[in-house]
Amino acid sequence: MARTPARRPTLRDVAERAEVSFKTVSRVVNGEPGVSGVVVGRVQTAIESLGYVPDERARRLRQSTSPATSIGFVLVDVSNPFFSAVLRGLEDVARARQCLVLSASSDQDPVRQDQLVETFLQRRVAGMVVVPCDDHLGPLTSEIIQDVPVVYLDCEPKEHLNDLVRTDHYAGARTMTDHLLAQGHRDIGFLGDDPSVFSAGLRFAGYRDAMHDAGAEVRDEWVLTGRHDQFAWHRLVREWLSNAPRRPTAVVTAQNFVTIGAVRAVHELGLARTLAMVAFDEIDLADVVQPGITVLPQEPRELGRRAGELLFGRIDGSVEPPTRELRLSTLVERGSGELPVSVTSG
Amino acid sequence: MARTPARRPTLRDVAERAEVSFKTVSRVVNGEPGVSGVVVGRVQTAIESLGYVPDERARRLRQSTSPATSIGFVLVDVSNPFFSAVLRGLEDVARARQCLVLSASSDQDPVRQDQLVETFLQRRVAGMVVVPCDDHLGPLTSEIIQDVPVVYLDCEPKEHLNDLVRTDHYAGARTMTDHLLAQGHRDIGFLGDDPSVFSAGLRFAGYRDAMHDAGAEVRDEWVLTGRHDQFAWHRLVREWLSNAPRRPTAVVTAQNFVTIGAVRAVHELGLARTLAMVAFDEIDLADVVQPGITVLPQEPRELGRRAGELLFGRIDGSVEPPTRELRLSTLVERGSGELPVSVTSG
DNA sequence: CTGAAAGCGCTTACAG
DNA sequence: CTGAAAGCGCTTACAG
Repeated sequence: MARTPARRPTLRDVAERAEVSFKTVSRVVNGEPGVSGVVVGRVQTAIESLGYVPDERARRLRQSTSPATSIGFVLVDVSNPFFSAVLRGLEDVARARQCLVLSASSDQDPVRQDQLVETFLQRRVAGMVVVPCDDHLGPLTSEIIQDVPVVYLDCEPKEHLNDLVRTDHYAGARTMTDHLLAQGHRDIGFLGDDPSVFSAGLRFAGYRDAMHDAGAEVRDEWVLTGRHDQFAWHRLVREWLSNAPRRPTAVVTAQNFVTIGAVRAVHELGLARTLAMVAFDEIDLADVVQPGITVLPQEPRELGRRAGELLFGRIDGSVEPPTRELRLSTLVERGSGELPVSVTSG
Repeated sequence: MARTPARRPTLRDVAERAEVSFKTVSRVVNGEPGVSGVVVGRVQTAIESLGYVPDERARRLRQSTSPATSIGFVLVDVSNPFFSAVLRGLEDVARARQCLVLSASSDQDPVRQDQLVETFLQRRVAGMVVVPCDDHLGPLTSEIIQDVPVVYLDCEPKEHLNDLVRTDHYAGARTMTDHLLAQGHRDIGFLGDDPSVFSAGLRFAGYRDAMHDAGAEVRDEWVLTGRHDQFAWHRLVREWLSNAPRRPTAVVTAQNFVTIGAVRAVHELGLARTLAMVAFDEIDLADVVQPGITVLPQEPRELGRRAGELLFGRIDGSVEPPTRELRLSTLVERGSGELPVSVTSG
């Protein structure tokens, strides 16, 4: 069973019904002056009875100097609360300018990322915010991006210059590791996303450098990385903690899904008061779990807002040198990061 | 400081560079046959050197019978993990059809919802998924929606018929309440979103009816509702539990933010093993908190997928009678919902 | 106050 | 295999 999709009414249909020229209808639709009250009324009646809705695409086609009507956002995965909060922040800024946000998930696939960038260009977005997977930038560095402004978020490609907003991943991870070192821990593990991902790489570097500077050893078997969801992390951490010939006394978890999986495993194994933990990203109920999880929160919504402000600055024509905005919140101590070195652990 | 936004290259620019007619360029861009290999190569070189990207809007303007290129999603708030997971499910389905999802948050404001519906119509989306705030439907019932298919998600307007996918809020809340009643609880409170919101209203009704059927009293002072974030819920529940002349022995929390705030308050006041709790929606770390939080999870990503499947079915021309798909997961018992009636509580 | 013409960047339908 | 014409639904620029 199928139905023929009816053609939507156009300016001409309305004009015919109202017995005026279609240019007059255009005037009424756009609230332009120079139409008598009687005619306005007649046109409006016709619009309503026909259910006329102007075609945005046709409208923008002829207009060259019109305000931005949509921006794009290439993120990693909307179902990750970090990114959905960023999206909300971006939406906040866009909404104030009557602008729509087109967003889609790359799943950290460079091919998909390229497709999305090109799709957004085809839609003629006024600009875009991109979370670049890695140093692969595809169309973002090529001729095709032209004068469409781009703001990088969360990740920062090596070679390419654009406005950038992100958390200071490196400093954050150092702070987290230093915090554990200050409690006397030397045997500190690291659990995080694949280091080939820019943000994850920096977080690992922060951990590693903090360890080196303190003269503490980074042992390969205490570094767990990869791209996993919270359930895979749970299994991974459980097996790791169960089978390790020697366990660290503390761990740094470098991302929200990692933390959720790790916390679950640690609690299952009854190690919650034995294995110290400091986590990147805020997590729901992190303060209710016993002990509370010490976290270095990010401010995702604020990141999204700032990215939006920078982007619209460019759209409005700013030619300032690229801004590089690194943000860092302060550590929230809740207990898990302040556990002393446990004798039973080593 | 400002810069003149450069005009993007068009088919004609490419044609000039490649020394062919613009129609030939169009053929190459669309991979149509009937162009000699030499010419194809020349055109492709010109496309790349100019950074030509076809204008999607212009393309669709003339095409009447082209596949869906975008669908709309009016949700309540992307930063709510429930909705962002739904969005991801919808994106999964849309992506397989090379289709973009335009989404925006209504914040449960009917005026904003109407604006979004109209904005999507202006963009000529092939269809949309809508979480209708309340019985206000605005353009959704009027002439202007025309033949643009709509699928309702999460909420279900009284009067208006469309495909619908949602959790069975009523049955879910009954199940939750019955579970507490089965443990011997009679004094059961309800904490939830404003009942004027469709889903919240149904959840309250499920609670109320379960109570009535069991001959248990619904006391006004044990019903807390309103539109709050998790922090406001935390304060509200803390004050309520602190000042209540008589506390219930159990509560039903009817939404994720409510639960997070309530759990925090309950733990702060040392009531976690005294006040039984069953919660709507899955929450991170709900299994790690002590006692674990008994929840009735939803399957947001699956809801999004199903909504997408129904929507594309309509877009493809289905004229079947509207589908009404209610889903219900089973209760996950973790401890908080299995606490016995506490003598210290009443 | 109102309208006829040209054009936005493309596709469709037709011609050579 | 290639191209000139007409048209998609609008806006701009000009005329009365």
